Amino acid sequence: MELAAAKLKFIEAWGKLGSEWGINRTMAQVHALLLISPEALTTEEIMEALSISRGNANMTLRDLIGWGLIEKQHKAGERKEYFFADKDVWNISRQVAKERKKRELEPVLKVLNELSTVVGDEKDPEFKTFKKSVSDINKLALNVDKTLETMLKAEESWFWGSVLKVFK
Amino acid sequence: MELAAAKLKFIEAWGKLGSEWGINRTMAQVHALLLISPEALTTEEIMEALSISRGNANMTLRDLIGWGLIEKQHKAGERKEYFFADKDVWNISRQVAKERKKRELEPVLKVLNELSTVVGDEKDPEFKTFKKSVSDINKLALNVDKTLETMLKAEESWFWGSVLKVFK
DNA sequence: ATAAACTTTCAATAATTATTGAAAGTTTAA
DNA sequence: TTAAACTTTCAATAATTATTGAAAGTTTAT
Repeated sequence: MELAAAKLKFIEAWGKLGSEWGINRTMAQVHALLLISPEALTTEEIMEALSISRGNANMTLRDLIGWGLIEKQHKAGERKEYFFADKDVWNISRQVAKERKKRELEPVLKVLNELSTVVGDEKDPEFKTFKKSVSDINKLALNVDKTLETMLKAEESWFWGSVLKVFK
Repeated sequence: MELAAAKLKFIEAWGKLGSEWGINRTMAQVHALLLISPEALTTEEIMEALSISRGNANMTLRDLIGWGLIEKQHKAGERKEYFFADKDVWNISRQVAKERKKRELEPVLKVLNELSTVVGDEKDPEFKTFKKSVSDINKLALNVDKTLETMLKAEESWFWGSVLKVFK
């Protein structure tokens, strides 16, 4: 396969995966583009490479910065802003985990906590089933939360290969 | 909090979480409803509880069966079909992991594999960066795949509490 | 056979989400 | 200052995704 075709395929696949996981397709594509680019790119170059508008490019780049996945760079003597992606897959994983934990897991934990204060008749099957399900999900969510916490604290990756030990 | 209010809140929260992770909001809500229901419910009851149409209920229930999260039940002497959700959180987790692995991870692994056959100039930074990123992501994806594989094989859950050991 | 009870389908429609593009805003150099 | 270079905003529009509801299909009992 040729490099040019491979790049397109990678960008497309990354965009599709993103959209399946609730991440804007264009955002995933811009990230993919920067991931395989050795140099930082300008907004113009990104617009051109992905055939997207200036407004879309600007908002998407801002979101990616908000996710901690890319950063702005400035070149001496130039007004233009350049964008560069961290290429370290471990950093990327941690960053995504960190953001989703904050944006999604924590709000859910809060709700589950409130729901565990529900009052009712201990003999009522409706009540018992509700409490049991909420409590079980709460336990799972707390475990996931603690695991992510540990993952975020890890400065380097023991990730490669060691994850397998979990279920031994 | 009252049980009725708590149920609504749980269904709403579950639906929101689902939609943030690329799962149809209604599907997540129907699953939530069945998760907290001690008895199997009919299509009519589900339509009524969530104010959704017959068509929507039917398709959503079919999808949930496709994800292996609920099953049909028949009661003696009745024509109606009843739907019941597995309440075991470990089973649910495994089932979701299994489906997403099959539907999303495996296709991505296939693409990454194809992309690793790219040919080009080893001195070209564009080529080098592409290969490095694809290769790193491939390694991560393979690890995730193997981890899920192990998780799926585990008959019971060592999950509770033990996940934390990964990053020790 | 037929009709009631129930389920499925799918074209039309609604709701949501993403994108555009031009105007407004900002920064820098002269 | 001012004007060119560049970035940001956001109302309008497009694209995508979800939902409806009525007709068609199926099964069962008689």
